[in-house]
Amino acid sequence: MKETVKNIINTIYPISNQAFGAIEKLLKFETYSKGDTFISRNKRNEKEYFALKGISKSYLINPDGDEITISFFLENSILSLHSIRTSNNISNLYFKALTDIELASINAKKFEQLMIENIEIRNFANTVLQNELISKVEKEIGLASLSAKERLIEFRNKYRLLENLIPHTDIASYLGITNISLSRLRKDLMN
Amino acid sequence: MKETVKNIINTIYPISNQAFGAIEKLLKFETYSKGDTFISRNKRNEKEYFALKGISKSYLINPDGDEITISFFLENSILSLHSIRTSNNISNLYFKALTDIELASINAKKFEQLMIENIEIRNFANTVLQNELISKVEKEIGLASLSAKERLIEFRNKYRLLENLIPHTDIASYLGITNISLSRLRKDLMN
DNA sequence: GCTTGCCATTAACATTTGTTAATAAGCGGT
DNA sequence: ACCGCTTATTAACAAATGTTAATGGCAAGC
Repeated sequence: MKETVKNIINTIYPISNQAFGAIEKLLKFETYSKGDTFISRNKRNEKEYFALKGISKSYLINPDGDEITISFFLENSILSLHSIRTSNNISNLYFKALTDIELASINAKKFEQLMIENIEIRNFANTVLQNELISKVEKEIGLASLSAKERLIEFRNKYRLLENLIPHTDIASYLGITNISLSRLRKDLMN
Repeated sequence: MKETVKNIINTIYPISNQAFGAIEKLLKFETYSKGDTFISRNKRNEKEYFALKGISKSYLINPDGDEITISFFLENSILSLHSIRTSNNISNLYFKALTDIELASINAKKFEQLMIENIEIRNFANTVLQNELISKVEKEIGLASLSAKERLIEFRNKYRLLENLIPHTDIASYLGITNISLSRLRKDLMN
């Protein structure tokens, strides 16, 4: 499991074994079942997470009570950074397991300290931050300037297998359309 | 002008005079004319900015050649953080002056060093980061779950005076609609 | 004062997307 | 294997938004 974390990090920004050692010592492991909301909006959260197994999403609930998907998180990736998803250690988003999942976690405060002390870890974290922000801007552009059909095509390129693994309702709200529209577009794109 | 920068900072996250002194020493001042693109995508940029006067926008250009507005920046605020808008000191976005503008700037590398050395400045910067990210998520939610009319109403609440100061084309692309649709919604909301 | 160019509005029509409701299909638990 | 629940599809219609094109207003420069 620790090896998996190391691979995740090195895929994003390779760091030395010494630098990884400092992280490794702080790792904890957690599992959740499909459907579990493991981070709640307005609740305390003080962790950084590595996604080892399974699929999860971040989401919000709109005034109608519907879940609006913000992002998906696949295996072998970093869950949205603590600094991006919390304010004063209070979560701004919900996170839910869409399948059974395994996470590695690390105390965010301690991780921040590692960033300050160690330039490799700082560079790694900044790379993660960059990637996440670029992804957000890309999604923003998509929502602002593409048709729903084009957004679905982009989604398929970015998350090749997801469409067959998770409820379409989650995908539809991510794309900013209803699940009925998604169904129509799927049919349309079959030809 | 330096006093204005101090006020901007203190409105976001109050810092001591000593902490501000470290920033103050590094400030430079710049002015641009209405229509100037002062940061270009794929070009080098190594600065943090304070917006002292005037209005600007960040944008991208889509495959059709249209400018898509990402964000607006008002007087007495922080321009999008360097860490959010660049990768390896290369800008991911264009920035354009929508009126004549005055900016204060500071070298991003030096500012990052101040963040590492000084917890007040780090807290200030993290607050700015938080605010910007929350704003991005809010916009994302809006695009994904509100109608164009509702988005216009939200826009008017967030940027009260902007609608009468800048071209509607810029607002329309920010809202993810055509300027014709914007015109229709404006008429509709008059009743 | 006139012209030029840019931008906002309006109209007419086409297309996309939403809404409601009925049906079908898949899936988990017993 | 069956039942019951959730989710996906389809249809019919309504509403929202896009497209193209024509019109009008307004400000900058001559």
